[in-house]
Amino acid sequence: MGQIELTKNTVVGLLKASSKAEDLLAKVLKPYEISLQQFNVLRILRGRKEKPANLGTIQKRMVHKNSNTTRLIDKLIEKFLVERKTCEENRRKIELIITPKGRSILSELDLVIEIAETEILKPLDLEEQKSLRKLLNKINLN
Amino acid sequence: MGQIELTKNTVVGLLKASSKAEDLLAKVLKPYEISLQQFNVLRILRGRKEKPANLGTIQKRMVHKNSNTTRLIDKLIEKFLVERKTCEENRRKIELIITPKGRSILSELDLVIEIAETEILKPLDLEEQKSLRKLLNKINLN
DNA sequence: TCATTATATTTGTGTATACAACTGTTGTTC
DNA sequence: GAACAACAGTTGTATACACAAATATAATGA
Repeated sequence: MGQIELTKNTVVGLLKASSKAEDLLAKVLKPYEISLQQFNVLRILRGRKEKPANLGTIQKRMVHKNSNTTRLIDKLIEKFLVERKTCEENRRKIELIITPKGRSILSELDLVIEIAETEILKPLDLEEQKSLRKLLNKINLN
Repeated sequence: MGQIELTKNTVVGLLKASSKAEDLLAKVLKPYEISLQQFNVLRILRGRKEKPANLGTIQKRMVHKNSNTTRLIDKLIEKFLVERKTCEENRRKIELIITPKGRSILSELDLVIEIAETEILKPLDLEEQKSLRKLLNKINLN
């Protein structure tokens, strides 16, 4: 197989594996009525401990850069999982913080997500997972 | 780092790499007003030479299983890139075939897609690409 | 200081996706 | 061969996403 075909197959393989993973993750989150994107935002907010995050910070860390973060967070606020207030030092910014209810639900979700993630990578042994992570990181840092 | 964190990081890395790839691919297709999904359907149809494909066949090969294939193909028909007729042997089925115009546009797209795919995998050398493809295939076959 | 530019977020609008319900056709069973 | 189930696509509808334009605030500079 030529270089071009290798590249094509690898990229298609990447898209397929990711699509499969997203489908499974979305499926296990469904009963909680939380989307994968919403889950990721909650995880980002929890990762900041008590320190609030603004929109830009979250967008930078999000998997899908192009989603509409304002409205995504509106949904989390409606469910009382996140709080928003304007930043007093710089009134253009907002401060987002995960609520106790958000933390509580997130800790439930951690379990089902962990199971799903393990399921996705089940065909790979430990060394293969390390190798895959290394290769993906190279792509992502670029 | 523990096993759980490795798994988590690997899956997140997978989603991020794929999202990045999709963003770039969509960007190069944008000027042609063809979405990544539409492009993939065209590629699938071309791969079948003169033999028509039905909807189910296409859905099985599509990257994103959950998209609405009927309406996706409606868009391609509106642009005269694909033709649809009902299958006479089994009138529940349809037969889809790529038009000469579809082939022509697709051969233009091949070039820009190839450049984008190469760009995505640029951080990896040949051996790393092979290794990545192998690991992704394991996940996809599962 | 007042106009200009840059930054941070929100909103408008068209398109795409997800999921379930529906239509039409074929296969099966009694 | 009529009733019922299975299959293949389509359509309705609510939600999500993409992209550009708009709003609001802060920083810069003549």
